[in-house]
Amino acid sequence: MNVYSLFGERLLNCRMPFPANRRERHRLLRRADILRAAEHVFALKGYHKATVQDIAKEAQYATGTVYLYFTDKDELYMSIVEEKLGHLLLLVKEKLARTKNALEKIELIIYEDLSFFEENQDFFRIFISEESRWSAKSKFSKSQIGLKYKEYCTELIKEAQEQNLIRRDLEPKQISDMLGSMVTSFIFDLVQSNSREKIDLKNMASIMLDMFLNGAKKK
Amino acid sequence: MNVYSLFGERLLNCRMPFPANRRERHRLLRRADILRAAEHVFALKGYHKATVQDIAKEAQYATGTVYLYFTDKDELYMSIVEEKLGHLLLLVKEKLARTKNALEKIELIIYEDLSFFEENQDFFRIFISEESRWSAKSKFSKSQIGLKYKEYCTELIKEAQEQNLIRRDLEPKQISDMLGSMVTSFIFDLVQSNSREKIDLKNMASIMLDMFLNGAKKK
DNA sequence: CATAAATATGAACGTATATTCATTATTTGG
DNA sequence: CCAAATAATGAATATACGTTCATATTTATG
Repeated sequence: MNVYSLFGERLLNCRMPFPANRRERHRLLRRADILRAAEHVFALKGYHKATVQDIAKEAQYATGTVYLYFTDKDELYMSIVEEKLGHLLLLVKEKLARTKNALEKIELIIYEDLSFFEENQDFFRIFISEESRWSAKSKFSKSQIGLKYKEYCTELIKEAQEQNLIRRDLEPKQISDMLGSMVTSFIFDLVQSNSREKIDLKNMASIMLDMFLNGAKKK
Repeated sequence: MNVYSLFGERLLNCRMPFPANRRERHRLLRRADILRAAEHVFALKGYHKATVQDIAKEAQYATGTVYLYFTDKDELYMSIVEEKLGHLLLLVKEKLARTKNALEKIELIIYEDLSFFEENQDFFRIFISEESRWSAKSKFSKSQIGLKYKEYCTELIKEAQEQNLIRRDLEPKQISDMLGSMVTSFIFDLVQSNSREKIDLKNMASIMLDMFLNGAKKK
């Protein structure tokens, strides 16, 4: 699965106004082409070592062409992050709509995160390093949608607290950050150890939920 | 507290062979001077936007002088990481020697991490962004001592598992990474929210231990 | 098919900055 | 106090890379 190739589908699903003329549709396809290439190169080399020429070559375009679709390298970079996270957020909201139970929602979100990142390992490499570029103040302080996603998770925890399911001696944001970082660290392991054996994500999600809810202590 | 200023003390405490001649001692002091300045500038601007000139100016040396003490910018950077983490590792080993109880050790390590990073916020900013430079393969793949520190923590978890105190359905490394990332995410919050109110770290450490051992579920 | 509009090209430009090195200053030891 | 050794200097160099733009190619139109 790849967000850029799904772009068309998303348009067809009317989550976004469908471009009226063919020209605009073609434009979007070529944009997606470059995004795909950029994702690959960024993941391979990291933001700074990836040159715009590398990306253009990977996408089989000339250097200058990239600048017909993106104003600069930064915007190209952020576009990847926004599109991917936007897609994840959509996915998650869809799935979570199916249940009212707060704890079940949390398990679902763990599972969705795990599978999304398993299917988007390249992107994950980018995301990790983006997450931590906060020390250098760039003009794009942080992914807008990334923030939205975090807020959404925090909201879930808050609900669970209100339903008296989750401890209340910590702020929702703190708990949600901890959960998020637990999941992230696990995915990090997944991505680093390039073991080819498929992992049972459903099972893993339930173990992580258990760890999150009941802790690491042996009972 | 600052590792570079403590450098002398460490030498006096005979944790390292003491340089015989004054020349070498002076050399180390000036090296420490540059490290201190570099830490400050890196934390302020991030690795890439910090220029060697910035660092030299901050340390009140000429640009070229930096290169008399470090072979290049990368080595300068890694030296900071290695010295700081080396110091943390020493500290932690010292403190943990005082108890045999595995769970108490874990609480201590959480507490030591929290206070170390509270006292080294500048460094923490660097460390966070360094942690994730793994996607770009640099000649220094990763901090040697950082790895050692992680191994040490993993060893603790393994012990606790063997003593039947910690669940055994996850690898020691996975659990230790999760704990590490929980602590990290909390410190991240601390550093980001520049609230000036001092936090009760002892209390925080015990809450986090509780969260780690017993989970987030309301009992 | 011809012309115009839209796209694509990639060499060239400008900038930023890591690194070097010839020169100057400081320290050392006799 | 004076060479000789050591350290510091910072302007100059080299390189890398993001971005531009004059030119070429492709596509659309009538």
